[in-house]
Amino acid sequence: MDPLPEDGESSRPRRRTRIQQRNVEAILDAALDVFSQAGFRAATLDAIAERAGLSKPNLLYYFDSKEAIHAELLDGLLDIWLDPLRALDADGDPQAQLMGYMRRKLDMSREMPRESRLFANEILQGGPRITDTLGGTLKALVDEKAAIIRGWTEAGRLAPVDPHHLIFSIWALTQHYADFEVQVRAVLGARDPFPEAETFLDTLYGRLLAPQG
Amino acid sequence: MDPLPEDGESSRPRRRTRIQQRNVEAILDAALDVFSQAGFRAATLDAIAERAGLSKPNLLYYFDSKEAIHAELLDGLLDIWLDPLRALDADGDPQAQLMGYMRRKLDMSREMPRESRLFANEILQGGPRITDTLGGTLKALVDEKAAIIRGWTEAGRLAPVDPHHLIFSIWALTQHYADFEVQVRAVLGARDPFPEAETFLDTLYGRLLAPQG
DNA sequence: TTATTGTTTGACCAACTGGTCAAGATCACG
DNA sequence: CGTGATCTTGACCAGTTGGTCAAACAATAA
Repeated sequence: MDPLPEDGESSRPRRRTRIQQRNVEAILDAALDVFSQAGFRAATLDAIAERAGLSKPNLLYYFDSKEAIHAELLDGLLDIWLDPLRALDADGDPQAQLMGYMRRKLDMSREMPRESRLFANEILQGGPRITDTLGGTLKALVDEKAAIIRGWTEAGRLAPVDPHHLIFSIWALTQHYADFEVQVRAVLGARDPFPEAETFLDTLYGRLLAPQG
Repeated sequence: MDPLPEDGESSRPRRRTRIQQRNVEAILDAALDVFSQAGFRAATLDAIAERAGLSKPNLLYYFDSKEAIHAELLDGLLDIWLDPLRALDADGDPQAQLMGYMRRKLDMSREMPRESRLFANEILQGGPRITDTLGGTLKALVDEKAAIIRGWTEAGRLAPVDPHHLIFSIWALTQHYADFEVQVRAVLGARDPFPEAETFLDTLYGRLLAPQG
């Protein structure tokens, strides 16, 4: 019998038994490991199954297909991933808001590097499974927040900057520490990148954003 | 007969016939397409062969294995990739040197996005085929240039910044426009990212690096 | 207990993948 | 031209991969 019968009405992911709860969680966690390190195509169900401590047919009892696992991961993540940007508040202090956004993104890179790499892999490969979201939800959100930033600049509360590229820069700089962690650590040796990164980014955005010259 | 007999003595890649010249080039170009978009494991010899206009056995007449093609690409690229950083000159004007480095990296993202993605894929997947280089050549080069930058700062010719993270920031910001091109373009719509990016990065590093406050 | 539902697995399959090989086609040069 | 070297390919192979299925096993409610 179908274990997770795509509940047509309610969108609650009601998990029926505690066995399902446990196994679905284990699968998604293992899949995050594997997909984020290998990308969709190079990831194998065998690898996910092994890491989850289940047999491959057992995986496919809980999820229809490899695609379905990947899709559930991406869906669940897109929301979390954009939350910090959603929190950018037009009524707050411009510099504090942007510094806070940057710091939250850096925190996510430190605490959720697998998620960061999952997205990076997806985008690198042309984002075939999220192009809709990119041109839809994401673009809308970025445009909205860019307008807020432009407002701040025009009010003289922020140094003049291209708002879109300011946002890109925050993505690039913070996610770099997760996506290119291997490289960063190889260059830094034993040093922990993150405290240094936070100091550096504070300086960088402090100097970039302070109004006046 | 072996087409490219690993010339033991001379390190010149002397290609004997023009057929070899043409086909090896076609293979490497096709392989760059495929590897940069899919990553090593997900790339297939069939895909490379098709794009190169050759049969799969014919590919393997010119290269011993899939690994060999990938290795030749990475080898050839690592040099080119680090050239802009090598060019950073201790005797030049600090700001001009760093701005020049940043612009050259941005140019490379615009003109060699496939190469950028090839590296990104490799690093994202843990860099199994270049860990030696990362902790060796790369770390040495970065440490050397970081020392130069520190010297400039201590001489008061540059605003105080962590040199390593300054270099990371240049990598992250410039390569972002190649590696995450799909996302950037989805958000910007029809606009061409690169001219805007150059202006933005000029502003950003101008404000970050200018000595004094 | 028993009937029902939920869970797990070994055996299996077709498609794909990297790679081999021997035979044939083509080229360069005396 | 002829001959040896270079180039190309169809057929093939073993290992991997996503996915199926029927049968066995476990949990649970009546």
